Amino acid sequence: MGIDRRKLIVEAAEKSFSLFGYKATTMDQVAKLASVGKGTIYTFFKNKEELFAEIASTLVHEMKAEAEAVIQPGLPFTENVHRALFRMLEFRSEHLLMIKLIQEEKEMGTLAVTEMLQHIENEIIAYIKHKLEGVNHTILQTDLEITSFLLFKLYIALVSDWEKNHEALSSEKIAEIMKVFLLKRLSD
Amino acid sequence: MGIDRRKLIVEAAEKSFSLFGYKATTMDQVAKLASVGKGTIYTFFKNKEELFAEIASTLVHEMKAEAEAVIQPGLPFTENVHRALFRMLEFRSEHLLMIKLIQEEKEMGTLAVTEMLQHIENEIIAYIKHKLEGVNHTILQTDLEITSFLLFKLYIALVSDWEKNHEALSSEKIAEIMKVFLLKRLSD
DNA sequence: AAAATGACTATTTTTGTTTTTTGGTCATTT
DNA sequence: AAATGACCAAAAAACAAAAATAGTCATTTT
Repeated sequence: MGIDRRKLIVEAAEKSFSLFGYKATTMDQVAKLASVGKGTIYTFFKNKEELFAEIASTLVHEMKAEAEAVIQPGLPFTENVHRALFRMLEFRSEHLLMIKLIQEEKEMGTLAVTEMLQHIENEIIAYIKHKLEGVNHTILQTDLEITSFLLFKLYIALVSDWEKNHEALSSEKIAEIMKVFLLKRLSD
Repeated sequence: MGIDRRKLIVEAAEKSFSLFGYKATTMDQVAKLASVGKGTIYTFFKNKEELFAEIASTLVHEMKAEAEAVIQPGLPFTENVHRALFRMLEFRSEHLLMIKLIQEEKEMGTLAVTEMLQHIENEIIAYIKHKLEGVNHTILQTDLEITSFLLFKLYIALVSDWEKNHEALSSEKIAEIMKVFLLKRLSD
């Protein structure tokens, strides 16, 4: 078999989105970077947005994998929840594409980017919910949804928002705060 | 004594900022609305931003007054914290000026508005902190800061953010969630 | 004399127009 | 059958001209 053009395209796009953002990435550029004719891109993806969707989907998978990798069966449940969440937010602030997208959303408000970030957020919350599901059967479905949502918001607040006006909190401190919150939420 | 021109100006500005936002309010317009020469405005306020600051300051005072008004000495502490916070966020979503500023910040990203909203947020957090201070002496200063900050973020998440994708939560539900959080934070 | 004013100005913002860029197509080539 | 890049309509950027605006200050009013 010849070269995997689809893969070349996805890799080129990932690189370009990470480096220049969504708006500033042109299809011509992706084609050139992938050493592929522009038309070829459209044999694999309906349009720019679908190409973007594919890459974001990979990103979410990676993020979940990172979270899973950090969970250790021996540790207490709340500790694992913290480790997974913290790892995901770490990932969020390390991953070049994530950084670029968050910046583009803030500075230019590109619609496709806003929607994508919202989608990623929903995916993360759904993942948290899924993880919590198996553990405590007495909790109501609504409460599970709220709890997942709040956990995420709590973490964003502690990891990202707090930094804007204060010195960053240590992972341990965050774990401590979150343990109190989570324990109480899941045990009544 | 003659007419209080300063008051006329402040009232006109408040009305115009509420109706059209910061950017779209012109000094000529404020002067006309206040039936005052434009130069007169500058005898009371250094520039447009200071006029804005005065009005925002009044807003914060009103907001605190609303919070105070809803606190009842007989009720349990956590109940009062909830009532005060909930009232402030209600105020936030009822008060015309607040609504307009939040909208302007989102849609146009006017710098002066962003800064002002940040300032208001800080004031609210400081107020919460002040209220918590008297109650529990064993709590650390840092934790007090974090707790106030989190309380605010928690409320914004429950009252504003949640609504974007779900049906709004009742005041009672929010009170319940928050009680768990607050009780635990303040009692160890 | 003190307070108030609005014509004036330098700067910013908006508007209208032209040029360039870009996403997507499709007839041709590999 | 798969890949391509010249091509096109539509969007965005660049530019210029016109309009609007924050702030000043010489003149007028009290």
